[in-house]
Amino acid sequence: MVNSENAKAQMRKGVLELCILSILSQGEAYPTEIIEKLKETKLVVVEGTLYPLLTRLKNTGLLSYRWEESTSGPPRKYYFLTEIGQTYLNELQVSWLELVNAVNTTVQNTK
Amino acid sequence: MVNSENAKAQMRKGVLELCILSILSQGEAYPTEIIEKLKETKLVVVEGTLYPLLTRLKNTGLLSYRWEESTSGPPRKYYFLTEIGQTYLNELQVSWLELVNAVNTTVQNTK
DNA sequence: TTTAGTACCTTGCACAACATAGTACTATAA
DNA sequence: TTATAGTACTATGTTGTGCAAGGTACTAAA
Repeated sequence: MVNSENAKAQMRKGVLELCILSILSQGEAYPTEIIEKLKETKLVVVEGTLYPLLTRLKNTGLLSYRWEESTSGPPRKYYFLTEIGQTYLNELQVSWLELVNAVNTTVQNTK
Repeated sequence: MVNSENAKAQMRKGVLELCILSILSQGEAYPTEIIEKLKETKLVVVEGTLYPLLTRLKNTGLLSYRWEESTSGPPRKYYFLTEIGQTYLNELQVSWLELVNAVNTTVQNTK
């Protein structure tokens, strides 16, 4: 059986970083909030993916976070973009547009 | 040092399958030819990536190939889309457009 | 004090891309 | 005829990412 689900998952990979940085450039957010925002645009991500990714982005200096108490559960980690993160995001956005152009050129020749 | 090269490479992953199937839907081609065509649109792929991918696509029934003698070296494997491959390509193209929309929505809210 | 809800974290696996090295065929030059 | 260069296909081991699954810890309500 040929199923494109796996290929779709593959395509999602690699743009997650871009999307998460984009979301955080609108203002700080904690992981559960980020997952919700991604869902709105049909990009489904699970915790097991997001937490390690956020840690990675923090360790490379693109993100930082602060703790904030919550009245409805454990404290939350609010992540936000660093200055380096903002610069990096701009680069990624350019790369994304270039990729879209490259792929669209290839695909459109098809028709 | 923060470098977006790795992230760019990650974004390329996942769209390769789409691009290769798209190229082959224009007519059969052998691996070296495919690499050339991808280079034209700035999607650089190396042999170590392409050959296993073509084998995978062949094994799942999306591609087929025929041997053809060459006057300038060893025989070439000319790959072409099967009927299943054509159907699958159509699905992938839809998925690609959906992904582009999702990411663009997220990115554009940034500005 | 038990249960439900929220939030964060860790481990192990699967898969794709890539670097690297190797085999094999042809044509040309020594 | 042998050696060399060019072309083409193949195999192996590593790495990075996403994800499934399971776990810890805090709060509030029953």
